[in-house]
Formats: sequence, C-alpha cells, structure tokens
Amino acid sequence: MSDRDQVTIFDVAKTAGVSGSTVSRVVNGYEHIAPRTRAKVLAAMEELGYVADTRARSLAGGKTNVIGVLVDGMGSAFMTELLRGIDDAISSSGMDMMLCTTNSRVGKEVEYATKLANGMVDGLVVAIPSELSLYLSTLKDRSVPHVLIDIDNEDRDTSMVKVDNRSGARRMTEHLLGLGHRRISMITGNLDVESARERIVGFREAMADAGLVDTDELVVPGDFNRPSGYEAAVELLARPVPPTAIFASSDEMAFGVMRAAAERGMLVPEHLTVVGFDDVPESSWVQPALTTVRQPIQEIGRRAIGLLLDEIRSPGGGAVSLELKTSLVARASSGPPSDVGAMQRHTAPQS
Amino acid sequence: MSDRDQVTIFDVAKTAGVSGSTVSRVVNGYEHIAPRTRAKVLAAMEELGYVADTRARSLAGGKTNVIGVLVDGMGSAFMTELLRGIDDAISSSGMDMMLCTTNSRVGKEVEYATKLANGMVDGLVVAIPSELSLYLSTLKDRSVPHVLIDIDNEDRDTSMVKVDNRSGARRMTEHLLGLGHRRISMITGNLDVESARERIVGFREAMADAGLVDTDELVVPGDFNRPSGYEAAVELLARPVPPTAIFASSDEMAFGVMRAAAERGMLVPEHLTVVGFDDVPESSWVQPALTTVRQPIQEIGRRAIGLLLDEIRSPGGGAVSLELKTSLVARASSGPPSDVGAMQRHTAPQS
DNA sequence: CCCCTTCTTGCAAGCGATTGCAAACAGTGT
DNA sequence: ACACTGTTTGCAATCGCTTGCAAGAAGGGG
Repeated sequence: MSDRDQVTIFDVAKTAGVSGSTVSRVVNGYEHIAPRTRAKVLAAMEELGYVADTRARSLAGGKTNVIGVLVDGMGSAFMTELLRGIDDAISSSGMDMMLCTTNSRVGKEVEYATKLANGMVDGLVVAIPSELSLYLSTLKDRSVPHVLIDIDNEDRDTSMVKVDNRSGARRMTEHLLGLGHRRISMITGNLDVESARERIVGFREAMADAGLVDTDELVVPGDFNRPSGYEAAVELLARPVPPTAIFASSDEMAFGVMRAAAERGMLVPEHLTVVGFDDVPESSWVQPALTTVRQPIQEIGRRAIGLLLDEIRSPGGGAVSLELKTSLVARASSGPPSDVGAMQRHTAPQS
Repeated sequence: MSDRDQVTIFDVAKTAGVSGSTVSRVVNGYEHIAPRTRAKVLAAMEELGYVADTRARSLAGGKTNVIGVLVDGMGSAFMTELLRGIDDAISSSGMDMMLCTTNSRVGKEVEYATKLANGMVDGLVVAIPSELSLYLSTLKDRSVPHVLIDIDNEDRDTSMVKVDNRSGARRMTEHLLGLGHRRISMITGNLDVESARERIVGFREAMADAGLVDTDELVVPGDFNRPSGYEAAVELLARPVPPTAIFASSDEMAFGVMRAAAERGMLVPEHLTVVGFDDVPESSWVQPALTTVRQPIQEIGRRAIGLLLDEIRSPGGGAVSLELKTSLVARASSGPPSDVGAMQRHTAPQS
C-alpha cells in the first residue's frame, strides 16, 4: 500500500550526487564524512522529504528505534500512570513505543514476546504480573534487552524495577495502629501478583509487632479492582464485629470501600477509616481525600525505560534491579477509631 | 541483537524438504498446495518454532498486521475507555497495535503519521483533536487506510466516527430546564476541539428555545480536565448570583465541580445540580452518581477499527462517516433548583 | 617527489520474506 | 498415446537499508 512513490535512500543519493551508502552514513551520523558531502545529502533529504523506512533499516541490521511495552491491560489507574511514565521516558529519548496488551489472554504474552523479539523492537519492558514467565527464556535466547516491572523473578539475571511494597504496607499498618485501631482489615490484591503478597506480609508483620497475631479472618481477598473492594467491604461491614479500619491493597479498591461505607450510611473517617495503596491521582480528589501509601508510579516507568535504554546502548552491562521507596501520605480518610460499635476497647484512645 | 539464530523460512524449508517459496505460501494460506506438502511444512514450522519476521514480510510487500493508533495522550478517562475499545477490536481481529502519543507536542503528529505510513502499519486510526490536520495529506498521498475519531474534517473524503454531541448537549440542557433550572452554566471543553464547540451549540440552542438568550456569561471556559472544572466552578459559585446547575462538558470536569461544591459546603443535588458529558466508568461510582450524557466510548473505538479493517481488506471502498448516538443518563446529581432565596444568602455554609 | 597513514566514499553482499514466471506434474478427453 | 488444462513447486528478482572491504584522495615525513 504505502509502497507507492516512497522516497528511498537512493533517490536522495541521486539528487545529492553521491552513493546510497553515503546517504545511509549521513542518516546514521557516521563520523568520517566530508562536511560538504554531509551538507549536500542533508539538503537533498530535506528537499525530497526523506523518511527512513524502519522495516528495511532494522532488517538490514540497524535499530528499529521502537521499544515494546507489554502489559496486561490499561484499564486501571495504576497502569495508566505507569504508561504515562513509560511513554514520557520513551518519547523524550526519541524512540517510539509499541504497546501490546494481553488482556489476560493466556499465551498471548509469549506470542507477543516472540514476535517483538523477532526484530520488531530494540527492547522490551514487561509489566504483566504473572508467574508464568515463559517469555523470559525467549527474550534471553534472542538476547533482546528487557526490563521487568513489578514482577518478582528469582532469576537475578534479569533487570527489573519494583517498589518496596512490604515496608510500605508495614508503615501504613503502623499508622493505623498508631491511630488506635486494632481491628484492621486488609483487602488483598490479586494473589498471583507478587506485590499483592508482599503487602500482606508487611501488614501481618506490623500487626504481629503490635501483638495482633490472629489476623486470618481480617485478611480478605480482592483483585485490585474497584468492584472487588466494594464487595469485600460490603461483607466486612456486615460482620457482627466489623473492622474499624480497612486497608485496601490498592486505591481503586479503597474507592470501592468508600462507596460501600457510604451506602451503609457510614462516614469516613468518623465511623470507618479507609486507606489504600498506590496514590493514584484520583486519591487526592475524592472526598474525603484518601490516606494511602504512595508509590512513585510514573517514576517506576521512567526508571524502567532508563535501564532499558542503557542496556540497548551498551549491551552486556548485566542485570540491574531497582527498588524504589514508598511513602505514607496521610490525608483525610484515616482517623482514630470510632467508639460507636465499641466492644471492649482496651486500646488507648487518641485525643 | 535479535538477529542471532533466528529461524527463517529457509530453515523451515530445509527441514520440510521444500523450497522457501512453498513455505511462504503455506504460511500465507495460499490455496494450491498439496495437502501432504502443507502438512510437512506445518510440522517443520512447529518443530522449529518458526515465527514470521514482520519487518521482512512487510518489506517484501506483505502486510504488517499492525494497526497504528495516534492519540494525544492517554491520561483522561475518556481516552482510556476509547483505547480499550480500540485495543479490544484490534486484538480480536488478530492484529497488533502500535500506540503513539503526541503529548501535545506540535509536529509530532506529522512525524508519526509519516513514519507509520512508511510501512510500519497497515492502517492508522487518529484521535488527535486538532485543527491542523497536516498529516492527512501524507496519509492520503501514501494511500494508507485511516480513520479519524472525533475529529471534524470538512473533507468528506476521509472516514471518521464521531458522536452526536450537539443533540446530546441539547437534550441534557432540556433535562435541566425541565427540572426547573434557568441559571444553567456550561463549562466548555477545549475549544480547539470540534466536539467541545458542538456541545456549546447544543446548549445554546436549548437555552434559546426556552427563551434564555443571554447565555454569554453562563458559558465559561474549561479544557476537559478535572482541574479546569474545579477552577471554573470555584469562580462560578463565588459569583453574586451563582448558577443553580452546572453542565460540564466532560465528566472529568464535573468531578472537579463536585469537589468545588463540596468545599463550599454545598450538597449535590440539593444546593447545586451538576451534570457532565461522556459517562466514563467513574461517573456511576461517585457519590452522588453523576447525571451525564452517555456516549458509547468503547463502541466508537470498535467502530473505527471496523471501518479501518474494511478498508485494509478491500481498499477503495470510499470514505465512510459514522455518527453514533448519545443518550441521557439521569442519575443522582441532578435535581430541581434549590429555592430562589439561596442566592440571597450567598451560599450559606452547611451544618 | 615518493611512500605511508588517515579520510572519504562506492561496491556489493546480505537481512527474511513475497511473488511473477515458468518448469514439472497430473488428470482428462479423444 | 497425445495434446490440453490446471495444479504444485522452485528460481530468482525485489523491497530499502546497513556495512565490511577496498579503492581513491589528501596530508605528512623523509
């Protein structure tokens, strides 16, 4: 289709009165080129409106200047933010992005990884939380530079960037404990995801440190999405002895919790403390603003691209793992426990 | 990089004991192939784990099986939804997507369009609301199939899909009028965008029909994003005679308005009616749920891809324009105006 | 003024796949 | 058995660009 009247390197060569190879060298910034020749070529390129054909370029051994991004889906606010960071970094590096979504279709990841590895891209960043990292071997075999995001892989041989989920969850739990809460419930993320599990660990650790060991029934399953937060909260709030604080493993789920609370006529944080994890943009907008564990989402994306570019530009640098810090953002949705449903409150009340 | 030990069509050919061309034909589902040969080739492909090299394939004249998507950015909920629809349609058609964002960088659109048109993709869907459609000529010159989304272009020669913004806005305004509102304010979208302008027209028409002609100071500028809605609302609500209803040209902005109202201690819809446009998922989640004009966002994306695929598969079908219908979704954020005295007591603080 | 080194630049061989053309094969009808 | 039609395959040219190799040009030292 597009092959009609395409301006090739040879057209430029002819107008500039040089050979095709010379044009190629000019285009690729080769150094040993007479200034005058370079100028002529540049002029010809300009005149003809030459644009390199990515396909041919990469087929012949050059770079594609495209970075592949493999994600599960782009529905969540977290992913949107992550993609922003990634996109930002990619485009300011002058490269282009090829986004592929697996939409949780099993096997699609491998298919994409193979296809992309087959010359479509110079490098790949993968943000699919899945244990089945079959695609990893493909990537390695073909030695395609790649970076994993938020995926825990025993294989210390792969570059990746993640955040300190465990201590983030821990700190948040301590915050809640400090406020005087004891019956703190956690709604987990999708347990297939490593970071979801780490958050649980952080939560349990903090609880245990406070002498609260029997947390089993306080930890209820969710999947990071809003509806699951809502449903979990409906169930929790309907219990004979409901929790005074709910720690959702994602802000998205926390919004679901808030809704469930509102429907029950409960005020946040007066009757129920609700906190989340992620700090997506919406969190500072909701009413009341959400107390949450902030992870530098866009930064994660930018860092991943940074690592990838390093590897692309100078291969063989070895795998690098980055763990970014999380921080607690205390806003309006958390407060001391209400004494309304007060059972034996052997807890030190705050102000 | 990736060129190490790649399985080519010739490797398959050798294992199957046939020629490369035959393998190519099998891969592309050519008909005149002896069943037995086909079987042998298929077996060899399977055995070697052959994956076609997209670059080579398209260079040689085949298709890339990649659809390019050109958008401004993916931050907004609207865009997220649109991309979902697009992604959905693309992947269920077996093709892949290449997403490029211009991030409002001037000129980037043309650069991308050219590059993509240069063989990277089989077709292109563009969703950049901009008057400057310089890229259009490139697309046409190279006869790359393309579809425009939500872009109004006089050029009846380009396929596009959009929604009926005008009557949507009109109907919403009538709804507000029907509720008894008279001082209805509209916060506009980015005026560079055609659909933003159409919504204003719909609003003005309905107001005029109700005898409300002097709407100039009721229409205030926004840019579709949340903060602009917030700011506009802050200004509106501080007026000596504030509107009783605010019609935001996007749900995003409506959320901003809700926040401004909350900060002023106003209840929605008791003291202020707030409505939006789009019906993004969040709209049914907020409290109170937002009354809005629904546009089938994902559907828009799906339709656009449908049109594009048609054109790719059988070129020359001529341009097709689709205009999808909008519909009014009445939820909790709209109600009759609060009593006239409200303004006299310059928005009294609540409880 | 010649020889050697350092620049510049062109030639030509790929990269992996598609495809027009034509040769090699069948299958039929007579 | 022969010409004829239609099916299967392989050959080789191409797509646009990169790059190793080597030749021509330019500059320095002896």
